[in-house]
Amino acid sequence: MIESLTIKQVEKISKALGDPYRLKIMETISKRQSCVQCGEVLELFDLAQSTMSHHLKQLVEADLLISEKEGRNLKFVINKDVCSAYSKFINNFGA
Amino acid sequence: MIESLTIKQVEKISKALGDPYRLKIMETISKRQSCVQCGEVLELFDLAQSTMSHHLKQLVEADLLISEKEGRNLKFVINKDVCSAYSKFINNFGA
DNA sequence: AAAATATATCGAAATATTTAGATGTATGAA
DNA sequence: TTCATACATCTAAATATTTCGATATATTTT
Repeated sequence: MIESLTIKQVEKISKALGDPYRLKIMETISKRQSCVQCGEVLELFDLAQSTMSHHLKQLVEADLLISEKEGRNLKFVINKDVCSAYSKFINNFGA
Repeated sequence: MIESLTIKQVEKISKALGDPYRLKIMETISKRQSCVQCGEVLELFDLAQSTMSHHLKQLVEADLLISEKEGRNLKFVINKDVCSAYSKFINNFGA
């Protein structure tokens, strides 16, 4: 449940969130409540498949998204624990 | 008190937080409770003055820090409202 | 007014990120 | 097993960021 992030992780998460496409990907997946498939996300943006793959990888490597293979598809879910831990870390700056 | 951030602002804030020096600057200022002078921050890092100035500017432009001139010095305070608003925005991804 | 101090801006090099196209890999369908 | 689909990786170009040194500006001190 509770996650404690290192400053390196916070840096990586911040970097992952510092791009308009990746923020919109997070919003999209967030709004769908459940999982979203990679291809489905791709359709919403005017980006090459390889570019989208790269963005998703960064979000996964920052632990903001959890990915799961389902046959030849990939599904994503928001990592709530990490969002919450990051959120707390940042909020602490103003505490 | 309550701030509502646009996605552009969230992007800018994330970018500002996506650098090890800037994160450490935030931590340093946060821990001092009160204001911190520019020169004081500079001493803590092995960076040129112009580089530090650039980093601080990015944090101020992202509204994470509030700066105040005092004679020939500059003081910084954490913008709590923005930290809180950003924190909430991100936490919402996992809501 | 001149010198010293604190910070900002400019210019340029080094480095990192973003992006797309081409190709590779794994899975499922025919 | 061959073909199609979904995604990943590689390469390279375009763009952005980081950094420093030099210089500029503003303020305080002498």
